[in-house]
Amino acid sequence: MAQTPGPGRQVQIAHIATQHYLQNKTRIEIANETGLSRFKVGRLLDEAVSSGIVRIDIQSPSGMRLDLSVQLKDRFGLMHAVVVDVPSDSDDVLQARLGSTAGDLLSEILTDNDVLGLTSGRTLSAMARSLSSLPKCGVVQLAGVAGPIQETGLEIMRRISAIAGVRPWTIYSPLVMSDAQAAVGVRRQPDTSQTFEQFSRVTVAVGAIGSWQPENSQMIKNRALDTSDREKLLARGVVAEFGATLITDTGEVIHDIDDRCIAISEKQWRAIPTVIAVAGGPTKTRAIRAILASGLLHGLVTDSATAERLLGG
Amino acid sequence: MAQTPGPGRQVQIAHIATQHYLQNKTRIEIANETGLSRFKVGRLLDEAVSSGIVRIDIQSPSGMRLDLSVQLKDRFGLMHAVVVDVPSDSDDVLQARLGSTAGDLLSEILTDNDVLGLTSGRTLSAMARSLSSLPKCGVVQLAGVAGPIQETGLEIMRRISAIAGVRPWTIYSPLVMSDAQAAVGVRRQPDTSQTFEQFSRVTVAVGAIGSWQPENSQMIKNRALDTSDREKLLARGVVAEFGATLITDTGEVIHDIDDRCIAISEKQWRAIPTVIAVAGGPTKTRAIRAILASGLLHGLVTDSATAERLLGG
DNA sequence: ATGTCGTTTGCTCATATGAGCATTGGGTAT
DNA sequence: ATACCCAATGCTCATATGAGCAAACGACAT
Repeated sequence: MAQTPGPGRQVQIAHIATQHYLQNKTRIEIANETGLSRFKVGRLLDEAVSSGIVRIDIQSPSGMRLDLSVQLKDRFGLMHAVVVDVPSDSDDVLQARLGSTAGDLLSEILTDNDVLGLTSGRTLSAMARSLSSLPKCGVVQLAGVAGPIQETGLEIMRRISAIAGVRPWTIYSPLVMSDAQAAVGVRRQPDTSQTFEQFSRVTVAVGAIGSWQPENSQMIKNRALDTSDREKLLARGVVAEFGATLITDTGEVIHDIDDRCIAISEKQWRAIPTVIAVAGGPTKTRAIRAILASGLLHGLVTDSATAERLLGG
Repeated sequence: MAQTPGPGRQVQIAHIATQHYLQNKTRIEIANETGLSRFKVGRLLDEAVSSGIVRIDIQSPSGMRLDLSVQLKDRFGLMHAVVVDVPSDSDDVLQARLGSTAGDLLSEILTDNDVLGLTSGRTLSAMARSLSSLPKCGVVQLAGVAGPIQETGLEIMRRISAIAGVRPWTIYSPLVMSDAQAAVGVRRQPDTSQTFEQFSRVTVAVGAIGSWQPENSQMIKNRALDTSDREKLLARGVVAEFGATLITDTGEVIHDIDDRCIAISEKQWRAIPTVIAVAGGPTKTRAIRAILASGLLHGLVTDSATAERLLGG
């Protein structure tokens, strides 16, 4: 960094910099007005930057960490990466911010011709609550219900389809069944099977991420999974779930209980052009990293602390 | 101001803006790297500014208020205007900051071929104390001594000439004599008269400003001015002194006691190519305004609160 | 479908700008 | 004085950029 120029020169630089940067005059105009040569004006403007008189700051007006977003995008080859700065430690605040940001992203990229796929999860509920308008696109539920009743995917589907003004394709069933037989039965239901047929039409999907290690997921707490199931899956290295797709630290997908799940399959996930995950917080970091490694995602909405952990490790 | 774009677009804009503003890539380079057209890149950069994602801040790294400096310069037709931001209310801090800034300005504009003229005053003492180097220019005292001994122009002259490495032209005499006769006598002294002969060679002068209303000046407190003198001059509208030049609100120069003063005359002041005043604080505002109105000054160093008062009224 | 409107995109061409070089000028050592 | 050096200045010419326009597109109503 160049050393500070004298005060008189600082004033001159400030004057020229104001004319140029704040009033969009060209160097040539400024040169004519001040009697300097355009070269001198150009050199003073260079000095304005190098001496720190002109500071150029790039940051979102709405609390986004654009620098981290860009890094995340580059590092993990994502199409969409959005990092929000959440000052509070409160989990509720985090969910709300992530949800509303994901909602903004969704309103931005969705068009009339898209078909939107959704899973359930607290963050997605927050997203549904914050959305206020959407194009008239199709809305498809991608997985059964895993959590307590008030946070079900059904509530999310209800709200989002209402906003879009269309009838949603829903799945009235739990995410995991206790045995494969029961799952087959559910999949045979007309409503469910019609929804399953929509999966291939989905163009944009938004999903929550569940963590298995530490356990922060509706799925792993589900009664249909007994202790032995859980232990076997954990032994296989499962650390994250996305819909009902189970993933290890290396990004490998574990298919052991696919036949008991009522949800979009890995293959179908991969056929969707734009898959976006929304998740944040310390307990989810490992799971997010795993799902990024799997290559399932094209987009991620997370918080700045988590983004830093993802980039740092 | 345009409304905030969606988060995905914000990230894209941030990326492009970073490349352009922080890494100095051309729009064309960015276009090639991102696959966008150069026009699109240009439009996104426009949006970066209009949406507030890129903020361009013009301010001095060293606590100067460049915006006010520029305004002052324009409003009063000055060549040099320097406004420092002084957070403290302490008069000592104010003097120190003004002095050191004036010193910086002086080091900046003085060359070997200049001849520097100085008056006395607290602020100029502070300037002398803060100066650390000067070119080998001539140094001339422009007025007799008005204040208490430790703040005399003599101390200032001693220090500044030592820094410049030259012999100064000094005036060992009070600023005001009690009668014209005495003044004639002083002016006849060889030392004094030699110094007076230098006045016409002075190219850069720095002077303090004294306020007569409210009374904040060494001159008005001088014992050589009795109550009746003071009252007469105040009745004539004197509000400020610069050296021994007395000035009214309208900028008119009052010559009533010129014959009793040992100092550079108005005419000689006006012959100096660069005359700079250093003064600040609420009590000096009116005086500064008066001297600006007189057209004696080419430069002013002051504090931000005073600058705002000067510009505001 | 068809036409219309408003928006987005890329084009042309005149203009602004940067890189690198030659010139100047002032200070310094011989 | 003379030669030398370094910094500051302004030049030429190739390149980057902006203004304004025209084509393409998409949403919507008819």
